[in-house]
Amino acid sequence: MIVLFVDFDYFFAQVEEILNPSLKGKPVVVCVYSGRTKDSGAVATSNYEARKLGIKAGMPIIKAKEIGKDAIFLPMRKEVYQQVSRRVMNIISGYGDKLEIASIDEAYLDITRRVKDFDEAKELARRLKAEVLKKERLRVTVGIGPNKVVAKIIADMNKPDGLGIIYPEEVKDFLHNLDISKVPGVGKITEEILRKAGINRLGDVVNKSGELVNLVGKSKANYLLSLANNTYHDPVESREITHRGRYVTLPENTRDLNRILPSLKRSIEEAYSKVDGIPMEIYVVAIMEDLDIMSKGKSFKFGVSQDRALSVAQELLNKILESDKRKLRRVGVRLGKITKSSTLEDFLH
DNA sequence: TCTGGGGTCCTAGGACCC
DNA sequence: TCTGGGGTCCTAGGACCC
Repeated sequence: MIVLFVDFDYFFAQVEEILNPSLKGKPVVVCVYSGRTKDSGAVATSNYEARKLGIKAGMPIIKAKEIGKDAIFLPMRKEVYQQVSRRVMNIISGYGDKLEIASIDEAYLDITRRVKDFDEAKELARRLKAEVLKKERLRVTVGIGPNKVVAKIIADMNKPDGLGIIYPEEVKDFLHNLDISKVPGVGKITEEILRKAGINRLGDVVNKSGELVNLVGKSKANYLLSLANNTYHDPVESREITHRGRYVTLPENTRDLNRILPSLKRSIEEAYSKVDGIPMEIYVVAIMEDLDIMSKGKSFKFGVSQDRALSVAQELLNKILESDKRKLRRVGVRLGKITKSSTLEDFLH
């Protein structure tokens, strides 16, 4: 298998640069404003000039402004980036047989049948990068490997505007010596668990295979072991979005239904406008004042109309408020099991 | 410093059934 | 006093990713 992973460099900020070239060379910060106060919200992404100053994704806007007074702060324009993303994905898809879109700015491509070896794969990647640059003026980083995970890791190590490749004969050493924090799926919590058990490199899991399930659970243990033993062969497969959510920050932290319901209603309307079909699962998601996340949901044997969803969501919200004393900071709704039709009316007839 | 708004997959207990 | 062995579905929450 030969897999190519494509990562769009600092995507949202790069699109803003493309649309307004005078931004190039300056620190650019794309922000999600929550609307609470003038500068409340968080950084979605920043270009490399801003990263040099220390402005990174997830950082509060207030703090980013402190450390980068002269940086350019722009509001996120998701629809614009989504359109660019669709066009770029379309170009990429022409270079392989299967495209797996992992997010708005990442995709895996199976090129096994398009090239005879890894050197040809490298040539193909160069052409892909050149076409994306020429047609969309967008710079991307490409990783090439014998499976999805290796391709992603080597892309991460070659950002920005890079091309990284791991040849089949290099894979075993590469994976064995890889620091566990570099493995996709190993976050802060798993990293700490593994380090405490003396596992610092991916190769270390092989000797600890007995205790691994107890440390990280069956599925993550199998995942890490298959990687380390180089038997990981997850196929590149196109994916459908399974859930659609919409969440909004409340004007202030509260438990007052009169202040929560308008936001909940808006979330439902906007979530429904995003789905092509009718959901059979409704969840209310509440982010509490301390940013802890709670959710209550309900699934149905039939599709739930938007009107019905509003009353279902109110019941679920009440359950949350009954089961917890904290104030809510954000609230939203998540729709799942989206089918084409089949509402309650269809179900009864 | 005071914290957006999306997503995915997995776990675990209880209900329920054979 | 001892009381099987599965299986699936539902629900809530955890960890991770961008």
